[in-house]
Amino acid sequence: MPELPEIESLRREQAEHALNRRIAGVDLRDPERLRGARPDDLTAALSGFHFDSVTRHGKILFLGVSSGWKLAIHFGMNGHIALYGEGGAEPEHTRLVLDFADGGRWAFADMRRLGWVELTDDIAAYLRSQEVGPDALTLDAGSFAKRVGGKRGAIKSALMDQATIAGIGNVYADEILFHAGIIPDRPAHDLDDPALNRLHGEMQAILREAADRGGFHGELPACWLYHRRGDTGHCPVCGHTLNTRQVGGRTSYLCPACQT
DNA sequence: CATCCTGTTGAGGA
DNA sequence: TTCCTCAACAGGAT
Repeated sequence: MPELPEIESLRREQAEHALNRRIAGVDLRDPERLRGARPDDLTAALSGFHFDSVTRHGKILFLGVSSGWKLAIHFGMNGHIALYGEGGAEPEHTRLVLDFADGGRWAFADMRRLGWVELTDDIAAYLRSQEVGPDALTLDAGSFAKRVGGKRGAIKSALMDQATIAGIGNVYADEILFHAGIIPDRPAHDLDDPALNRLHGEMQAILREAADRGGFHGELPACWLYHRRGDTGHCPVCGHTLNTRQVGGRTSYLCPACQT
């Protein structure tokens, strides 16, 4: 569940269903998923308290705890959170379980073990220390052009660099560039101001619409490139045969007719 | 059996 | 300083 829209959907779900429920038990099944703290520290920060806020920055979710700590969660490639009742089905590859006093359960599952949880008491300082850039959904057009437009490398690599802008991964980078009509391996500094402006507008429109539709697990618009990934299909807009190529080591899908 | 993959990190090099 | 590639991390799908 990895990119910004999926995490934003998760944030909304957690805001609705995970807040103000007393945490009675903490079961860290995989201690290696906890960074920068001991398992006992995690229990002390959570047990007997409740989540009182939930925010997101880029691909990181922050669950505010009534103890004052924030639980930062990164989902890696496949991580997700499940909420289920007592005796309900626990997801496969569960790495951390919280038992609520009301009998419900909260589980962080992460098949490939590329995600992690971490405690911080200052989100802004945490983001600085991790070198996470501004969130893609709230970054203004001028700052976007300044940060992205100066890069020498491929525009797709700049969009995916979390220190430059936070939240975009391989799939949405392709989607954004497709709708903006830009080839993914164009050098970022080749883009003029109108192109950067268009790219910024498409970036926010696509991320926002995807988040509103529930991300990968929802129903993304039929005209999106997303549905054509994984096969040698045709462009959903013009019908031209799609291309794939490696950009920054990642497989990229594009329409050679729509994107230049 | 081989290859691919929604992400990040560190090493090594241009 | 900046940016690139590669390998590694794990496990499941194709």
